Amino acid sequence: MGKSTHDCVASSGVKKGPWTPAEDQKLLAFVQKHGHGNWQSLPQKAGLQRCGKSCRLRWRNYLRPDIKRGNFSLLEDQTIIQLHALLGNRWSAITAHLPKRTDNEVKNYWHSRLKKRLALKGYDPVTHKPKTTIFGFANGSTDEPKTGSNLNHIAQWESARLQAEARFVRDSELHKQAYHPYNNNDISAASSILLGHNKDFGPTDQLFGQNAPQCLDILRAWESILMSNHSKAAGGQDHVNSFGNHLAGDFEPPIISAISSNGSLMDCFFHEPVGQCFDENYGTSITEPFATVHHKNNGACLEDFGLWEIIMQREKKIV
DNA sequence: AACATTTGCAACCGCACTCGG
DNA sequence: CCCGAGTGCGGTTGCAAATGT
Repeated sequence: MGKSTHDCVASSGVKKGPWTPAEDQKLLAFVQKHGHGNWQSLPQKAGLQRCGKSCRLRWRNYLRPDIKRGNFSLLEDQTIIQLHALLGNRWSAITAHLPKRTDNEVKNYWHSRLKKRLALKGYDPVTHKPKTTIFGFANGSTDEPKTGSNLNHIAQWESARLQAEARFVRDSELHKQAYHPYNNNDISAASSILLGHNKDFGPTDQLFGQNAPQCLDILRAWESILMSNHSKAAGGQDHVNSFGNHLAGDFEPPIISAISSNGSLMDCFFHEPVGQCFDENYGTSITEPFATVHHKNNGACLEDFGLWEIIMQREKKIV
């Protein structure tokens, strides 16, 4: 398939390869003045010897004013690893959680750095699980092979994850149809707003009024839980890098429940074992499960984690 | 210093999807 | 329902810079 008639290869006289500063300036000036509108017709209007697709890509990945460039922070590293474990190579979805980063940049960063880092630590960058032999032993470790109950447990996790993801997709679609305050071309921005990342748009309550979608930023939620748990265990210290050391030995995915102020219970979904985060100080790695918390009755995600009381349970015992 | 190899990243390619006529 | 235009997205490529021999 494909639309080869719209590809740069089919157009005669179009320039390819790296963009010059003069070309950048032309594109930037045109978009700032007129907006991009139709990318196909833009090059001619802007006086560029490029195809529309190339212009769009250049704008999207380089010239947009709201792009952050430079080194990735530790938190961004963790976010990418965790989301990659949950979402796979869905770079646009991952980038929606990384304000001002482009999917191309995140993708490149994964392939050039993070993937290798995971491999060095003995984790499969695809599955995010320790590399195992056909007998189920982790390479170079003394871990026991997976028992029947372990496999069953993993199957339950995976089932719950798939349910949660399906619901998340469904809810996203419903919300998009119901509110559609954004251009369809800017799903990233929409996601950022829903997740409260984009300060430029103000609180979601202001944006949506009474109809605000309930959506939980799973990363923030999980960090909150880890913070809370770790603070109790480590005398209130909450340095992010110390999580790994604390949790590496005996960490088990907690069961999370969320209850509202009026006492209604949320359904809870988990994904285990997903993100591997590296403790730069101690060279250890930890496994962090994801929790996607949905309203028991309407399936909506929690929007503001701070509004809800989170109960941590481990082995069915509230801590 | 010269050459080979590796790395990082911008840009390209082509498939899939949405939407309007 | 079909088709074509336009766009989104993920995989891949190509090249300059960095590093190794």
